[in-house]
Amino acid sequence: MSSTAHGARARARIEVTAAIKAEARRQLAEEGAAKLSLRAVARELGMASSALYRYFPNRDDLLTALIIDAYDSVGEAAEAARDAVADAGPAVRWTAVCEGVRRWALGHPHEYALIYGTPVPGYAAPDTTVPPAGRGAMVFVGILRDAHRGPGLAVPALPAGLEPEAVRMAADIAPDLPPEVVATMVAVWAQLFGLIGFELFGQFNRVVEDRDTFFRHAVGQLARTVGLT
Amino acid sequence: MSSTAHGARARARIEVTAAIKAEARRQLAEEGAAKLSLRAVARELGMASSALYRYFPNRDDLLTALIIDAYDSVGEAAEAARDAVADAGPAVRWTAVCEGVRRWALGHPHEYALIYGTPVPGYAAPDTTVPPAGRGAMVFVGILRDAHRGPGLAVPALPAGLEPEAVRMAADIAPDLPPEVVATMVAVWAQLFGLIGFELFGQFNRVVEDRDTFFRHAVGQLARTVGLT
DNA sequence: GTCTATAGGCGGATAGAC
DNA sequence: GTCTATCCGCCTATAGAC
Repeated sequence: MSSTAHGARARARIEVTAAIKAEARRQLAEEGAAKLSLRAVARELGMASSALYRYFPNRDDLLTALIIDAYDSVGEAAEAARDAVADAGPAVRWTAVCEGVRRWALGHPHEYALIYGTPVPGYAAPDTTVPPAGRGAMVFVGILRDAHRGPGLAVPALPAGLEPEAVRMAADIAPDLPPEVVATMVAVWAQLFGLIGFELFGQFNRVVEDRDTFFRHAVGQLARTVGLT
Repeated sequence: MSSTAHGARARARIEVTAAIKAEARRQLAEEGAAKLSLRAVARELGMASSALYRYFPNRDDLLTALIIDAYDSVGEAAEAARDAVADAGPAVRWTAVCEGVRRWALGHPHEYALIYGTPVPGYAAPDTTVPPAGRGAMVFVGILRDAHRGPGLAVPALPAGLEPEAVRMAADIAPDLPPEVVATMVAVWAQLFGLIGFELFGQFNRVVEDRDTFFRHAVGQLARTVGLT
């Protein structure tokens, strides 16, 4: 008898939680993560601020939920971009993923800022954010793995001093890939977000006009750096 | 008679202005730019909040002053890094500038965030910030110019579609350099801040350990991309 | 230029009724 | 789970005295 009641209650809880997150995301755009306010969310949702504490004990927990969602969202975008050209070679899949991440960022600028922008002062991300944070980069790993199995990957040279660090990184991230490839991939992954961040945060204003074309060029360079042709 | 009085008054004004900016910078570190508060600055300085309005009419003007200072600061760091190896070849000078920018960022994380991180919601940077913003990149331009005069620069290939945009960018930034070089330099400049931002904003936590070495490797790749050897 | 005082508004968080 | 009421702190910005 109470099982359906519990089911309904659980469903309602999920829906309200989703509504809170959606409104909070809307407010990210207007005021930024630093000023995310439970009270303002509650006001906009027509509920008492105290009621919100039943769903998120405090502001940081709400922030954590938004961060995890954002990482999952960009990870899904990367996976979808890869799958849309699943039959193509590694280089094509790789550039498609870069374009997909950029498209996601342009479409979700405030969620991008939440995860790749300035950290929120006073907020420390808990460990639960770590796995979703790696999801996007794992798409890169998969493509490089394919390329390495085939003939499509030129293993880049590595300065001698980086060898131990590269070995350590490879052991953590992709033990089946050459350390040189893993280390270079991590650097290129970071550089990709340099390009995206500059575009999104206004550094390209009055500098780069045709950004689609410019980005395609830059991504081609990154592909060559990582050993894909 | 009033000239010395005016001089003293002007000096005092400069000193108080500097104290306000210094305290505001300190608060950037604690609360972030979005929450920068004239009132808190005044409180910490032991003056009435209303007195502060004589120096900065509102929060945005204070923010603008801090932004311009930060751009000048990183620009000076880039110039100093270049001058410290003034007798070396372009490739060495170039990597020195990259290291110098990174060192500046690690030493001034909150000023870095102010100019290269998430834009402050509700704040629109006035045109007066544009010239200082370009100062750092101009150091790159100078080095590439030297390299191009000598034999030290391999002009990178450019996809046909980027040609018009590259020509436009070169006309704005460095008309005496090949458009291919200018377009690639802008991309590499952005990528440099991808590396620095990832390190500073925590994306390398649990991923990259020996960051000095890793950065040196990545910068070497960037040098090759831009055509320096 | 600096002060006090004030207007009008925001926020996080909790207690206790229903 | 939701509400009202409340505590206590924060903010921008201005008026008017000195």
